[in-house]
Amino acid sequence: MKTPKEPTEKQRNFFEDVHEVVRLVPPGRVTTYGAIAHYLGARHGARMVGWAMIASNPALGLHAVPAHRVVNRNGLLTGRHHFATPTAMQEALEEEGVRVENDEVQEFKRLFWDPSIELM
DNA sequence: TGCCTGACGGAAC
DNA sequence: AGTTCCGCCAGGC
Repeated sequence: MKTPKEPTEKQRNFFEDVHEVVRLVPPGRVTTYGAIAHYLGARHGARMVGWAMIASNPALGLHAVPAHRVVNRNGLLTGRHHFATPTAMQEALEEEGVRVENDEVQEFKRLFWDPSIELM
């Protein structure tokens, strides 16, 4: 039995850390996978942050995680296909006043919320 | 068992 | 300044 379907404790902690940070992102603001990774110590790639996000999605009980506020470093909605509908992410953002055009957050630089700065 | 891919990012060219 | 390559680590086939 070496195939743990359940995440290891270490991974679970990682998930929770990521989710916790995402929950702290204020409405109308956005952050990035890399920023979160950096805030948590950058020990793992930003890719792992995205991976952690997937782990939050399905549970759905965890909907408290505003995943739509996390985009990639270019302000692109790279994770939109993981939402219920391809447009759900953009709609959620626009509902908070974030303008999105062509899958790209407008004024991304101004709306960017960096946990390692805001949360210190 | 091994190769490819991926909610990424930064360095190299 | 735009494009390509490589590293990160886990999962799928």
